[in-house]
Amino acid sequence: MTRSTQSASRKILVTSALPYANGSIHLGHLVEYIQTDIWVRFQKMRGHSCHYVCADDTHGTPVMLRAEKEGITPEQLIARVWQEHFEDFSAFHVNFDHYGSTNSAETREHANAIYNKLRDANLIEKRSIEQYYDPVKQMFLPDRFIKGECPKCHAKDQYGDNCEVCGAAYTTSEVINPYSAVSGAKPVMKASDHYFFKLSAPSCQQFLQQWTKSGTLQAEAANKMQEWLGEAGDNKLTDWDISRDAPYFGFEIPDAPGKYFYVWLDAPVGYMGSFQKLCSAKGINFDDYWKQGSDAELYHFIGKDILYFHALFWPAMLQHAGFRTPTKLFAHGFLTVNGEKMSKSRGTFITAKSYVDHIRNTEYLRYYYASKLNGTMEDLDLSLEDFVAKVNSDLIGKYINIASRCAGFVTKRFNGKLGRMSDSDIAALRTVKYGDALESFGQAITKAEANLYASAIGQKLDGARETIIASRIKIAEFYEARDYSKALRAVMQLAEVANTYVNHFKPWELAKSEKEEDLSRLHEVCTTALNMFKAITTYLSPILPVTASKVGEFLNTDVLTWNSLDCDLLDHTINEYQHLMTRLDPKLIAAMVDANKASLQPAPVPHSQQRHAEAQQHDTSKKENNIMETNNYITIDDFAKVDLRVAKIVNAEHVEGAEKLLKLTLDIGEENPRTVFAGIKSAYDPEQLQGRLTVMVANLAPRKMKFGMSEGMVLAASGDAPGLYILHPDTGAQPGMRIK
RNA sequence: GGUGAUAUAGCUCAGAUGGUUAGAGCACAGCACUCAUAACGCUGGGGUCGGUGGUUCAAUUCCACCUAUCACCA
Repeated sequence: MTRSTQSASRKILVTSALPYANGSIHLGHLVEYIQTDIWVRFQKMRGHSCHYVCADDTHGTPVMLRAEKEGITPEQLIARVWQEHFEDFSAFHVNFDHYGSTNSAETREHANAIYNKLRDANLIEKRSIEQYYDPVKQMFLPDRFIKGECPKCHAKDQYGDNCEVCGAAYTTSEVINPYSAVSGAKPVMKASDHYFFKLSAPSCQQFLQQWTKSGTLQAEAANKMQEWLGEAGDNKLTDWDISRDAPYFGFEIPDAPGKYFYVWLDAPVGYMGSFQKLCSAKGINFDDYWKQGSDAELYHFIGKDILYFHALFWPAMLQHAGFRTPTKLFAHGFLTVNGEKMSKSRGTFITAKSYVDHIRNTEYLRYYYASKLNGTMEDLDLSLEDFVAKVNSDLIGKYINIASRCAGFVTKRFNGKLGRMSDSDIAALRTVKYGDALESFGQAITKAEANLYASAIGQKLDGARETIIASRIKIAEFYEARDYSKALRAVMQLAEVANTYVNHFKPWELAKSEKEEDLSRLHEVCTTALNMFKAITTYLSPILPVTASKVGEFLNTDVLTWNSLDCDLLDHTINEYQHLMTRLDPKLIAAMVDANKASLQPAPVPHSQQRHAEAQQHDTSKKENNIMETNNYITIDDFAKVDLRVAKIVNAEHVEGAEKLLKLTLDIGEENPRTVFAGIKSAYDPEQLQGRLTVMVANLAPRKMKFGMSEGMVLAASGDAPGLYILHPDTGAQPGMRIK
């Protein structure tokens, strides 16, 4: 019995994390969806029952405020974003069985049901908490929507939970002179009842201690959890605040009018809601997959940034609401581009749409990501130069070329019909199809066969070569373990074997011969090579679904499943070859990067995969400052107090030990240049700053900082979108000029 | 500040429970080939395995410290 068929069909439910309905899909997101899609396609191809669901994550303050800003309803906003997301995913061939929305009746029902179960189990507690309230906007303000002066270093305009200048963490109540990032108003403390999920309850702690160590998490993730959970009995977990006060876009809590589920409560429930929709459409039994003790497998693909929610809150909710918990969580790392965070200034913050507009072929990216993915939480780097090289040499040069160099002969000389294979050809083909590991399930390529092939191509299959040659089993295991990079390494070895085979028998020479036996040999060689090509295509099909389907048309067969590796195309008519894939022109990459370059200056984007509300709040919390709504007018005299000067950055350097600061030396026409520490390290490399002009506040009281005296401040803009931008005067401005 | 991960050829990455000349693909050079949208084959150059100390008969592999990058500290 082969490994590939021994286990009866598995029942598998797979999810990818829900993208937040407040932003476009970009290359960072796509790592996860492509990773998941490849895995799902692999499972389906193996004959398992596998459902892949996802949805837009639609609730929360950021969506609410953004809709308001655009003058539309949240429902209108999320409908529009849903369409965009769906189109982006389709373009990258991410093939969801259902793509839904958390703002659905199904999700609401499940969220309510889970909440009710938790409440009945005494795991919900109502508690009054004091929180900042924006009297102008009439809403409670999440930490991130509070800004003010850092209690440690007294930097102005810091977020309510930590300081970007000194890195200190604190609570909003410690912030000096807080103001609302929404309206600019001074917030007031106000009490309100909140609902908590009692994670601190012994049953939760015990359950999570055990669950996180039970093999559901990657080793690295389990260690991380250990950090958060502490040792058994440590009780490090605190209760989780799951409610938010109106106004809030979300689901109202059933027995608590005016209170809404915090977006992170219903986001993972969206997995269930989306699946429920699929069940209704396809007649699948929902409970088969979600009831406690279900024999179905449940996998969540997520980014490492949202492990906390998926490894603690989510399983605890499920467990105590009487559902099954996930079989495994598959966390992946972040995407970097050219070794750095994606950056608008460098043009490496690339949206899915922009990629499609410029490059068109999305399988290139699928292939590249696959070649780098390995099933761990390590970050993945998209090196644009490497991307071009890999696509062109691996895919076109090595793989596509096999078909391209043989197809012509079949069409021209044999009327488009494949023939038979000799014994040594069969051995060679089997080497490509199965590799040496066939031995382990009894269909071994025998030594004799291997040697036949080896001598046929005039090479010895030494140990190294044998171990290099991949097998169906190994490739399947690599796919199963999400170690696509190893799978591809193996597959590309097969492509090399195929090319070596062709090269050895030189069909182009056979074609010139008048001899009948040479012609017949030509037929055999092309037949064999194209069957090798078919096998390799089969291995690649989870990664390259479109190409695989084109190959199917070319070879005039729709049999490209895992088990179809066993059947060869003999005496079989194929279609005329049309080029399956073209080389990737580096100019397209350059154009794409150019088009994505923000017109203004640097600003790496905070991490790409942050697709959920919590993280999104960080990005969007700066919000519009509706200054006009408040009465914060100043007079011209007030403004005149601020001495703004054009400053030339004569030097910029990293500050040892500081995470966010750069040390700037600024020339404003004075005898001695000023030293200013600026919290802009996240957005700028020191080298890029040197020699540039910017704007500084020259009469700001000097402040002693941990790293030295700061004699002013530079001005930088930040807004809705992530990023930080220092100011830059128009050409002609000279250092020292006053701005008024 | 604390914790963790990563640091191997020009590029992207493997790998070694410490032990003879550290690997692959790409890129590069030479040779060869011409079926293939110049693709394929062979050969070769190229690394003090981030730095400094330590343990050891022996370290790139273990330990300590340092540096850089990234993440987490809810």
